[in-house]
This record gives sequence, C-alpha cells and structure tokens, in this order.
Amino acid sequence: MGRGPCCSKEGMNKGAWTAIEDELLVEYIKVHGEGKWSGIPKKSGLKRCGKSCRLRWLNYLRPDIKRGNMSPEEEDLIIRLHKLLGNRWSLIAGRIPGRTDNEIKNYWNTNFAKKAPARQTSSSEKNPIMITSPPSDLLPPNLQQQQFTNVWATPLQPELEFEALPPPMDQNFSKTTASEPQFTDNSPDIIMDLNPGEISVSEIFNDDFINFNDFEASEMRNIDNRCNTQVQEIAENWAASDCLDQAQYYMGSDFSPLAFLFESEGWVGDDDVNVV
DNA sequence: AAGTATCACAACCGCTTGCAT
DNA sequence: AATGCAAGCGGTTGTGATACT
Repeated sequence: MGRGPCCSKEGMNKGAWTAIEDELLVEYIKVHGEGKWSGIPKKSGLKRCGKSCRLRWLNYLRPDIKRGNMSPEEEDLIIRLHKLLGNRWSLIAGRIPGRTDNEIKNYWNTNFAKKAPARQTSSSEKNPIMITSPPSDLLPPNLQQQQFTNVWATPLQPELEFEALPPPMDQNFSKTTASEPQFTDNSPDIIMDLNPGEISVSEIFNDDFINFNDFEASEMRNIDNRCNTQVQEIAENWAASDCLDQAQYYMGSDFSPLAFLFESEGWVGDDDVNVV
C-alpha cells in the first residue's frame, strides 16, 4: 500500500527540541491528554510533526520517566528479557517501569550489542518446530475457549529428525516442521505466535502469566506421570525438574530460556500475582 | 592545544499493524 | 474486501560530549 509522510514536512522544525517546544507540548498534553498526535501541530502551535511530538513525549517528557544510569537490577532484567524476547524493545520496556523502549534499545546497543555479536541463523531457526492447537482438555478451564494458533520453538538438536523421536503422547497435539518460517532475525529460542486479541505475549507476561504456567504444567503432567505434581511446585522447580528434560525430549525443543522466569524472584510478582 | 576517534543518546525514517470507512 | 489513516515499532542516523593521540 505504501504511505506518505505522516504530515507535511514544510515549515516543520527538525532536530533537537528546545525548552520552549517542550513546554508547549507538555502544556498541550496536560490539557488535552495523550493521543491524536497528528493533530497536535495545528492545535498546539508547535512546528513539529505529530510523530515527532509523540516520540518526544514518550521518550523524554512523560512525568513517569526514570532518568539516570541503569541499576544492576535493571541491567539484569534487560539481559534476561532480551534473551527471551530478542529486539522487542517495547515489550522489554513494558516490564521495566520508567524506562522507554528507545532508552533500552540505546542502552543495549551501547553496552551489549558489540559484546554479543548476532548469532548466525541456523537451519533450525529457519525451520522452527510448529506445535499447533493443543487439545482443549489439556488446558485449564479459563483457557479452553482460547484459539491457539501456533507455538514456534527452536529445535534443541536440529540434526535430530523428528521421526527418530517417540510419538507424542497425544497425537492431536501434533508437531510438524514449519513450512513457512515466521521469524528470520536473531529470535529468542521460543516464540509464541498467538492470535491477537485472544491471548498475546504481553498478556502472558502480565496478567495471564499464571494461566500460561498452568497450561505448561498440564503439558508436563501429560508427558510423564512422574511429573504429576502441583503446578506451583513445577513453577518453583521448573529449571531443576526433569520435566524440562522430558519436554525437550518429546518436543525436541529447548525450553530452558523460560526457566529463568520461574527462578527469578518477583518475576511474576512485582505488581502482578505471586506464585505461592 | 588541536585534531581525531569513540561513545551515548535523542531524534528521524520507513515499515507494519490496527482500525474505520 | 479494499483502501486510507493514525499510531506504534525497531533500525538507523546525527550530534554533542568525552577520551585519546
């Protein structure tokens, strides 16, 4: 389709914002609130593109922005989240109060990008496993109405043919080699590709993470009776449990990137719900 | 002291997505 | 279903500050 510029560039200022421009924008947003960015230049008298106004507000002028150096805790969180999410800066920023996606992106590029050169895209990443539509009876009641589309996961041992693996416990919970890879970048080791509006990654990372955890626990129980433990126990011992190995063996995928989620105190917690 | 290289970060650009029509 | 617009996102660039030679 293509798109033209977000607004006329003629007569618009570019480059660094002045204190007066900042003031105008803050005053405007105080009165009118956020949103309708494209109309701001006309209404506020600012000679700035609406897009530029939005960026200035979100990255610099917003009152809840935390400035200054990253704390060790924030740095640790960024590393962990980047390992899981890759360059999804807005998602990462969503878990770090007071920090913007732009700030985190800059911080990463400055401090880590050079130290951790991009992984070569392996054949396994080009052909991730696709696990489709878990049977609804495996899901907790509150997720049984959800329409899962795909769950993409990177094979742990790409050289291992699926045929060599024992069949899945439930044939309906199939695994196939993806014919249409959905990601080509330095993706994290596991990616959820779920229908927007039904259950999203961001929802998982916020309100529904416990539910997601319930689902994983159900899977584990189905894989091996020895794993028939309480959901909370699995959550607490995820990394240590041989459920993880069982899952890796049957599903041929590396779920270890998720383990830290359960190891880290306060991950599900802070402002959300704590695992008891 | 001057010139150059490097760093850090604000801002821009182009693309994608979601929604209204 | 097709189209157009606004907003959001991630990659890239520009620039001032600082370090180095």
